[in-house]
Amino acid sequence: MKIGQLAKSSGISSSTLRYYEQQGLIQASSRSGSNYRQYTEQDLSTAKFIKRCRDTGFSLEEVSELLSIRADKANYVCEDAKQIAEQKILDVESKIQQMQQLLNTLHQLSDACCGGVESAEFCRILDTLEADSSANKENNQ
Amino acid sequence: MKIGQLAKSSGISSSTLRYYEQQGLIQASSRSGSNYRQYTEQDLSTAKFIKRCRDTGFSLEEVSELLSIRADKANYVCEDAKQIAEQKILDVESKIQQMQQLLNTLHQLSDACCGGVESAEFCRILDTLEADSSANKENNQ
DNA sequence: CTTGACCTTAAAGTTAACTCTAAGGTTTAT
DNA sequence: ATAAACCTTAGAGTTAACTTTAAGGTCAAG
Repeated sequence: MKIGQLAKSSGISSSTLRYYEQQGLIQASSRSGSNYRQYTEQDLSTAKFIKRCRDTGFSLEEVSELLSIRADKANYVCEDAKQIAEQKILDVESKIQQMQQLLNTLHQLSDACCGGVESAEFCRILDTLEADSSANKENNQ
Repeated sequence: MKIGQLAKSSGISSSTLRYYEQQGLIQASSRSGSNYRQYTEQDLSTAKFIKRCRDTGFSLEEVSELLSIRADKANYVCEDAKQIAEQKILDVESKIQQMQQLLNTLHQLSDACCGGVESAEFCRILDTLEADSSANKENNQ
């Protein structure tokens, strides 16, 4: 099949597929006489695998690693694959924690304000964002 | 004070302060004879306000809005400020939900795999990422 | 035989929020 | 008087993962 068909079947756009090729994630099995990329059903499986990985939150770099393992299972062990997943879990957990922290701060901010049509002259949100007060939780990285 | 001093006092680097100026967030009150930016204590307050906003998760665009309100409180109401905070809360909550969803998927993935030094031949992670199976939660946007 | 839908490449644009570089001017301390 | 530590600008580079553009080649239908 040609790239447009692969795009439709895999849910990855043609230009993204070309980009992935450039990034070394997937190659066309061959080229037609007119230099069109030609893909096989196997390529479609690979494309779908990539799509799944992306939907699962893996970066292109991680997808690359997973593809390497997938392409040569005999020379890898479960540990290799699981390690990638676990690292990702740690990443996501850490991001969630950060965002939870942020959410707390935001709630404090919002809750402090009446939200009415009173002049913002004494708005607690603005006051809280002024640096003189305390309660700075250091959301830096 | 000069930009380096403001940078130290506010926790925003000099180049970032210049960038913020370019983005319309903060201006030097004046320029010295040698064209150096000169900042006042008021400017420092503004810089700290911006820092607080950023640490609280607001985008530069949102910070701009907050600065507008802050600069002209009489012509804004609490509602205006609170709206920004509440919108941000919704954004963050939505992102957290997405990440939680992702985390679930990742846990399923990880839990399915023994993680041992067995060949990856039958690794459940790879199997799960193959597109033929079900359980696709559509983590697309 | 031409229109429209496809395909090709290389390169630039997008987003956000910076950071860095180059090439130079100023200030301060010794 | 000279070196270090500051300051200036404009513009380019960074990151990730694409998307868009330009300029062109191919193919099937009517």
